[in-house]
Amino acid sequence: MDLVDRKYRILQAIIDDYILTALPVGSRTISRKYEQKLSSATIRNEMSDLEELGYLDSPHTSAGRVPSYKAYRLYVDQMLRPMPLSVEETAFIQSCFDRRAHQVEDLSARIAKALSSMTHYAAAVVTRTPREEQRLSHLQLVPVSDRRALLILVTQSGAVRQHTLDLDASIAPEELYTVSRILSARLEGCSLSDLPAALSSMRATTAGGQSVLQAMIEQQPREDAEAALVVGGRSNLLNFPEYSDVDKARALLSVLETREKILSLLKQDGEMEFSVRIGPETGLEETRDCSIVTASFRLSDGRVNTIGLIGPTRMQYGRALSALEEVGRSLRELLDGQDG
Amino acid sequence: MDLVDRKYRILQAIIDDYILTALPVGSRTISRKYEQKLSSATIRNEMSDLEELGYLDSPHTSAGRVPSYKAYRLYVDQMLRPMPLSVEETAFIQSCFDRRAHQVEDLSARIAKALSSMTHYAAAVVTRTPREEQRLSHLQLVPVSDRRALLILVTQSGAVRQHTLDLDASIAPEELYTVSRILSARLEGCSLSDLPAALSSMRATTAGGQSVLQAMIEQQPREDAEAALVVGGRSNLLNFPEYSDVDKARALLSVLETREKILSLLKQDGEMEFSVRIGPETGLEETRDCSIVTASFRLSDGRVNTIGLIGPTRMQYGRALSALEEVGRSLRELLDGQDG
DNA sequence: GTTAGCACTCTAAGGTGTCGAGTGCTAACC
DNA sequence: GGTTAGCACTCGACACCTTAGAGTGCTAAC
Repeated sequence: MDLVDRKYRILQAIIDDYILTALPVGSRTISRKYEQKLSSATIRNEMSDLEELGYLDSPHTSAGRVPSYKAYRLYVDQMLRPMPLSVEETAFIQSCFDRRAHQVEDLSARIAKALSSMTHYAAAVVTRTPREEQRLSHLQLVPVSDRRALLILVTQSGAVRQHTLDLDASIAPEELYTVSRILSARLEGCSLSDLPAALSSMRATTAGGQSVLQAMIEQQPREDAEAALVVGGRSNLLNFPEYSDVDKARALLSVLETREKILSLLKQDGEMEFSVRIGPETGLEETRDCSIVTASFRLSDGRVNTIGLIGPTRMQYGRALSALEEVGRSLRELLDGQDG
Repeated sequence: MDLVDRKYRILQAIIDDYILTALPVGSRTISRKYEQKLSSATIRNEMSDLEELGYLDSPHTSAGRVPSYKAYRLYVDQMLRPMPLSVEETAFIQSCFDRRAHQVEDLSARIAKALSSMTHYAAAVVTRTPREEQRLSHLQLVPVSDRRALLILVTQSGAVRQHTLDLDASIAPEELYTVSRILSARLEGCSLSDLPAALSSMRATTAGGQSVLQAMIEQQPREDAEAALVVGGRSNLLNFPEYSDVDKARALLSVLETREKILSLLKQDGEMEFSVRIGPETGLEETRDCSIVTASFRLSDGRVNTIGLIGPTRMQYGRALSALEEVGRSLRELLDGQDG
């Protein structure tokens, strides 16, 4: 249908323009900039229809119109045109994977910084490794006090996890080392998710040893606590006119300072690599006028990197997705190339 | 001198009032609220003097007056009255040291959160352990690829450090384990600062072993990279009228997202436990209208915790210092009580 | 179906007037 | 001589009005 096609084009033009300017879009603007064959009056009729269909909102009588959440959804699902990065932008992203910078700063922090400074949104990087993907290479118990020990787990991919154990019985340092050695030898190659089961089937000969076993089974840290989180570019968000209202800005920034909230925002539902969540879809009241574009990359060492860009619903979705894609590409290159 | 004393009192009243209200203070306000025996005209004369002496600025002719940086300095050095916390506040701080919360979130993060939510300033916590304070308990090399290894250092106090080593020569996993065991036995009890010297005096029998020694000597991470940093309550700052200007807010928040800048802000000069830096004294252009109150606590395990509160120069210095003191007290209690 | 024209609405921006808070100065007071 | 009352003056905040501009919806003509 030709008419439907035209409505689409007009809606797309409105969204494009609004994303660019943040100003309500009027019929005249569309007629001049996007659909020169049609008069503003015609556009007005179409816009009126689109408003009735729920794609547009008007802030008040004589302002232009603003895309609704439903419009953004349609835009992302059907109207998104690929937005390849420029050569400079690609190079900029790749430069943060340069191995020479490796020592100074964490890779995740560099990714967050690069993405946020390129897109002007806030960027968050979460690194999780599912326990079943982590095989134990070595284990070590370090005495802290007579009823506390530090448990250090080193996985075969080189990740280190540590947490303290509170013990029921006291245990001498020498004995702790012995237990440590035995456990290390017996559990090598065991995945962290199988650890409790493996431990349950073991019996210790001393009270101290038994209390270590017990503590290791019972005192596992929460999975969430194991996720590494880095956020960058929060202050970028203050550039957007939607946050020139200090209260709104504070509400959003406060979310972006709360670890649990950020983790919940970046939670991926299915197995999708990319996801775009718009406004209410973000799941938090405070972010109902934000959008979040996330990408999850499963790396060869089992690690899952979830990278999110957070900005106003009026987001340059195409650019954001392209930037994430490029980061994913570089990430895989770096990590799959490194251990051959 | 009585006159001088009166000038002091008036200046103090002005600063107190300005800290409370953020509004330029007029002579009438002082006469009514603080010095009821004196008329506003007298106060005006004194204020005029104080302005000439550089303690006050007037934003424009008919506004009240505002304390200058010099005034705050005097205020902090000589006029500060102790500001004990309320029972609730003390309890609130202590509650974040509760061991039950221990697993969910890092202690530093909890301190930062508690301090910032109590004072409404931004709080930063830096944890450093001087290398000379850290004695090696155990060392482990984990193969990553044939020319890369992960070095894990566990200190006697239970801290874990890790970084990757790039090796000149390739080395087989079995050999790496052997080297690892030998080094671990030989270096036990050695302080991390003595490590390079100790390593230099050693000789390996294989090329692989030698390259490990070499890499361990040469590829030490920077001290700054070893500092743990947590920041909380950034969004609090948006509540202050001095940051209702979005540009100012952005500039400050951007500083508070840059690790190196925060570390430089919290750098303590001498051996002082507490320090107050006002405006230009903070050392950064971006924070010339901020103040930073820091406290450094040296814990029994050698760790140094530096805790900073960042807010407008119009800061409640007394309260900030009391809060830091209380945190220090709780901190020492927790850590010195824990390993007896 | 498309368009021109028109009346209407609403915001943003600029201008004006008033109020209140504050200052500096002077002259009088104790 | 320090203190105070009084007065003229300044400046920002606020309310109010006006105007210009952009946008809409409706109607009638093409």
